[in-house]
Order: sequence, then C-alpha cells, then structure tokens
Amino acid sequence: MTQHVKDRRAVLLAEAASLFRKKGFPRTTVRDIASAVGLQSGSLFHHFATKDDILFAVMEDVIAVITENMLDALAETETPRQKVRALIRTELEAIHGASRDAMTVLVFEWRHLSPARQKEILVLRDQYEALWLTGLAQAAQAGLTVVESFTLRRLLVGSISWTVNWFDPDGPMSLDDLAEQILNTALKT
Amino acid sequence: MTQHVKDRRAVLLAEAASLFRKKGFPRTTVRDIASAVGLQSGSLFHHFATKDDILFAVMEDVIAVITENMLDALAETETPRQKVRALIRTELEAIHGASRDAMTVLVFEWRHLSPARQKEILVLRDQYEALWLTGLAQAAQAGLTVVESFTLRRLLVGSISWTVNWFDPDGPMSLDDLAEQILNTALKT
Amino acid sequence: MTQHVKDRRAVLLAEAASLFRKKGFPRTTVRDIASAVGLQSGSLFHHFATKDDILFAVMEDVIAVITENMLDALAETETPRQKVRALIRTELEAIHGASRDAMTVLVFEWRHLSPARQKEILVLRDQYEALWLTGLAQAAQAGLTVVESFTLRRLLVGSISWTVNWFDPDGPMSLDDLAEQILNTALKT
Amino acid sequence: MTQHVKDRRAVLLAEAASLFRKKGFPRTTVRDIASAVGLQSGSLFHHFATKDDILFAVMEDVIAVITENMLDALAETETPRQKVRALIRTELEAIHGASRDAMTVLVFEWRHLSPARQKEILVLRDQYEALWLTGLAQAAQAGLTVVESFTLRRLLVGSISWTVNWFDPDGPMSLDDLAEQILNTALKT
DNA sequence: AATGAATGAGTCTTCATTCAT
DNA sequence: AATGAATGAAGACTCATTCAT
Repeated sequence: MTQHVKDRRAVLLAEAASLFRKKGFPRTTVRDIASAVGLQSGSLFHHFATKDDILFAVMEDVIAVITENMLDALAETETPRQKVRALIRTELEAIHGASRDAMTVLVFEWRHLSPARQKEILVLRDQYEALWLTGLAQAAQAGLTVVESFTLRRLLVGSISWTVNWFDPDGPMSLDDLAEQILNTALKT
Repeated sequence: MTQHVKDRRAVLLAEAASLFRKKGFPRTTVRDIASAVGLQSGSLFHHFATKDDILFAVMEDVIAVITENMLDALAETETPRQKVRALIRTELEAIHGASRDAMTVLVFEWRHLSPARQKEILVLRDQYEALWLTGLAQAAQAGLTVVESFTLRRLLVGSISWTVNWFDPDGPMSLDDLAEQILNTALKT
Repeated sequence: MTQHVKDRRAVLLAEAASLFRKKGFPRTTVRDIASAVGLQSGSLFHHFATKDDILFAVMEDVIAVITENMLDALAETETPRQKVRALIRTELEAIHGASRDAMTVLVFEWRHLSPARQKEILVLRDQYEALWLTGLAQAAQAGLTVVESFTLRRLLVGSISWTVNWFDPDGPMSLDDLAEQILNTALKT
Repeated sequence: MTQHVKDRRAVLLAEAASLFRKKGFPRTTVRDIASAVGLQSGSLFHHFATKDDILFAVMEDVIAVITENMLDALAETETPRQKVRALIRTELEAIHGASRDAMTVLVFEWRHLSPARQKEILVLRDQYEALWLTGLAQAAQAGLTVVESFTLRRLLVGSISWTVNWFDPDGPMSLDDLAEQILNTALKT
C-alpha cells in the first residue's frame, strides 16, 4: 500500500515535471496533469493542495536526488581535477538522464514558485551549491582554475543548464565528451 | 508627430519587455502593460493586434539592435582574440545595458512566442549567430580555442545569458572584468 | 443520474434556443444562457465547449425531432393530398409547438453557425428535405400541384417559416385552419 | 456639393446594406463599413451619429423607394389579376435588383433596429402594406384569391422574402417566371 | 480516494463611440 | 469633414479550486 502511494506520487510528479518543462508552469493546467495520470481534475487535490505544491514537490525531490548523487560521485574521487569532473559530469547526468524534466524545471521555472516556497528550496540548494564551491575551491588552491571559484560556478550553472536546449545525449557527442569539453573551459589544460 | 508615434511604440515595448522579464510572458497581463504606459487595456490593441505581437516586436527590435551593435564592435577589431572579446563584451553589454529586458526576454521567453513568429525571429537570429560562429572559427584556426566552435558558442550562450540572474553591473566586478573572465574560459590563456 | 444529466442538457438547450430566438445568436451572451439555467457563466463550459457548440446542438436536436415526427405523420397518410397536408401540418406544429424556439433558430440563425458545423447540419437537413421533395413529387405526378416541386418547396419554406412572425396559435385561426390555407396555395383546389 | 454629399451618403448606405446583409447587423462593425467606403472608423460619425442610425437610414430609404416603385407599377395596371401580378413582380424586383441588400436587411435585420426606430419605420411600412392589402382585396372581391387577403399577404411576405436565399436571377428561371409561379400559388388559375 | 459539476475571478480581445488635432 | 488614438464596457473563454456524492 505504501508502495502504491509512493508510486502514484512519483508518477504524478514525473508527469507534472514533464509538462512543466514542455509547456512551462503557467501554461500547464491542473487538468493537463490530472489527465496525464488518468485522473479527473478534482481528484488531484486529494494528493496536492495547490498547483504550487506540485511545483514545490518536483523541485524538492530532485534537489534531494541530485545532492545524494553528487555526494556519491564525489566520494569516489581523489584529485581536485577528478572532483571538478565529477561535479560537471554528475550535474550533466541529472540534466540529461532520468531526472531531466525535474532538473530543467528547477532551473527554468524557479520564478513561478511562490516566494515562501522559494525560501525553503534555497536552503536545500545552498547545501548542494556548497558541494560545488568546495570542489572548485580545492581546484583553485591547486592552481587549476581559470577564473575565481564563485564566478566560475555561476558561469558553469549557465552553460550546463543551457545544454538542455541543444545537447542530444543520443547524438554523436557523448555525455562524457561534453563533460570533458566543459571541463576544458573551467580548468587549465 | 512621427516622433511621437515612434516614442510611444518604443516606450510601450520597453515597458512590455520589463514586465515580461520580471513576471514572464504568461503571467504578464495586457492590463499590466497598458497601465504601465498609462492606457486602458483596450487601447493597447490600437498599437498591437495581439499580445503575441508585442512579444514578437520586443524580440525583433532587440535582435536588430544587437546585430547592429555587434557589427560595429567587430569592425573595430583585428586579431581573433580581439574579435572573441568583442563578441563576449558586446553581448554582455546588451544583456546588462539598455536592452537588458528585451535581451532577457529574447532568451527566456522564447517558448511563449507562437511557432509562426518563432520562425521569423529565427531567420534574424541565424544572422546574428553567424557573426559568432565566424569569429569563433577564426579563433579556432589560430589555435586559440579550448573547445570546438559550435559547442563553444552553445556553452557561451548559456553562461552569458545566465549572468542576468547574478551579475550586478554596479557591483564590485565591472563588466569588462566579467568579459575578461568569460574570455578566459573560452580561449587558451 | 443519467436522467439528471439529460434533463440538464435539455433544459440548457431549451433556454438557449429561446434566447437565440428572442435576441438572435450574436446578441445572446453566454451569461444570458447560464443565468437562465441558474449557472455562473464559466460553468456553462462544463457542458459545451463553445457558444457555437450550443447553437449546433440546438439545431441538431431539433432536426432529428422534426424528421422523426414527419416520418410518423407521413406513415399515417395514403393519398398525395394527405401527404402534402401532413408535410405542411407537421412543419407548422414544429414551428408553433414545443420545438418552436429551436425550429426558428434553425431557420433564422443559420448564418451564425460556423461553416464547418453548417456542413454537418446540412447532411441532416437534406434527409429531411428529401421527405418533402418526395411528397411533392407524388402530388405533382397526380397533377395536383400548382408549381414545379422544387420551386414549390422553396416557396413553402418561406411562407411556413415566416408564420412564426405573425401567427398566434391561441388566436382565432387554428393551426389546422392555417395548414388548410397553405395547402390551398400549394395545390389545386 | 450637394450632389457629392448625397452621393457619399448613398454609397455609404449601399455598402452598409451590403455588409448587414452578408454578415448580419451585429456582426458588422462600424470599422467594416468605414473601410468599405474608404474612411477611418471615427469619420463615420460625422455622417451618422450611431450605428443604429445607419440601419435606420438603410431601411427608411429602401421603404421609400419600394413604395414609390410600387405606386408606379400599380398605376399601369387595370384588372385585379394585373394588380396582384404587379405587387409580386415589383417586390421581387426590389429583392433581386438594385435594392436587394437593403430589402433583405429590412426584412431579416428588423429585430436589431431599436424599438423607437422600429415604430418610425412601421408607419412607412403600413403605408406600403396598404397597397398590398388593397390589391389583394380587389382580387378577393373578384373571386380570384385562394385564401383570405390578410393571411395571403403574410404567406406571400414569407415566400417572396425567402427567395433571396435561393433564387438566382442569372439562373435558368427568369424573374418573370418566378413571379408567375408565385402568382399561381396566390390566385386561382 | 475519486468524481465531475460548479464556482468566480481573471484573461485576451472586440467595438461603438468620443475627441483633440 | 477627416483622422486615429483613446476609452471602457462587454464578450467568449480559462482555470485553480471546492464540494456533495
């Protein structure tokens, strides 16, 4: 039973994320989401009290997942260069793998989350960003970086997020290739 | 008289761009725009037939402006490095200067433009992007780039556009500094 | 339950037909219709997607009813004169009886139905008109008619429809009387 | 000058009538009319104070014309049969000739004229209808009619008006033929 | 939990009319 | 007379949310 409940919530959030990504949050209707999971519009409100709650849940879930994945990935690294590669690589995987929709939503639908909820997410986001800043700081200390860490992270957020708009994981360039290219822009070669 | 008409159109588009940027296109109402320029909502349709037309005009205008600015800037350069610096610098100026709102809208509200209108803008956008690709190709031939030109441009679109979300031109880092940092990620030092 | 749904739809269409007849389709607002059945304007769209759909439903329903009634009436006739009398009489009953509003709308609001929907109704209308043409052709073969069948039907459409604007079924002239008078204009006495 | 003024008014009313007939009064916008005569929407109000005034003028003019034409036509008749033929023939000419649009508007847009204006037109209409009733009464006295005069006129209004929806003056049936057919329905043969 | 009818505020758009130039 | 920008009320339609069943 608990399993079923979890499944349904997960399916619902996955469909919602997909729609939010495709059409944007404001253009996605509660009816769209409901019918994507085989419900009537009214029934959705037994699972989430408001549309805003759905957006929040999508973001909250994905940030937890990527933070965990990132910790796992970093745990297997040793050198600063390996760490930065893992940071880039793991974020790319999140953006082009299973959590693609939710990751995209996290970045590009941010403004549509209510301010109160933004604050909550920011706490989690800061934890995640701390992993990045730590990794980049180590690379900086090792004299590897090309730009000051804080600025570098901002530039990387932009270039990595934007790949969702052009990079095709099934195309000629592999995700590893892409990670390597981005690494080249971030660190001295 | 002609001046007045031009002014009014320009003011209207500027206010619309500002609102689209702040709230997003779907969340910006026609009333918002009208009242921002001191009109009743119905009067707006004397100037633009649909809300979509306004978005289109914002984008069309700004792409014309940035293309012209870019041509001017490139005309004053000689070496490949100078050219890439000009590309970055001019795009940053557009994003943080007078056309900030419209530039941001061009990038981040793209999806909300009707497909028919997207096609029209894409023609103009391709002309603009050709300037970039030419410049980067020259740098590549000179052995300066860190990444293949096409990929590099995509990464730069992301990092440069994203600066709108964090860079403050009145802060400690100047726009020239920022341009130089981005140049460092793009070219060998 | 199904009964309720049917009732509600029927009531809604009846009220809509009444309003369309009284004020014409363009002058009838969706709010008029909604409040006539005790709904808010937005709730109407739970039942019909567009105002045009309502007009269509009114017409589709009434043409089905009159076709059925006509078949019943014709089934009880034998001679050509009886058939023509039944055609006139039944159409008059539709125009002045329970389906008065819808019949009038079918004739006089025709132009306001969307072209696509007009095509759909025309299929049904042709089936109905075939009953008339068959009946009149038989009368013609019996040497009873005063005018060629096709023309005669056109003239009768006009005179019969127009009765809605002047004939009062509760007045001194009965509907049977009226039918007889029209019969006199159509056939040799 | 006076000529010009008259011309402009006449052209304007002709275009308005054409539009009212084609699209119906409510669906015809003041802009439609203005642009049909090469004016801007605001300029129309130098000629007519309201849209209702235009409809009124169309109707008033055409009823004056047809009354005059009818008087002329009747003046040339002698026998009752000739008179009824002239009544039918002249009304058909009005409906399919130069004043077709205005005549159609008079009949089918009647409901959209403001009640106050309807009263004014009714006075003129009664004068016109008196010609019909007189003519039919004479035919009745001569034992020619098939139906009581008042009823007969009503039936004829319907069938004659309706010809606008199906009769093509350039088709195989001439207007004289049509008039003769209608005469056959109205009088004993 | 699910339904689906209902709500009601809100959206874009239309349009007859006004009025300064 | 003509213009055309502006008005503002009204129109069809949308949609997150509620609630009785």
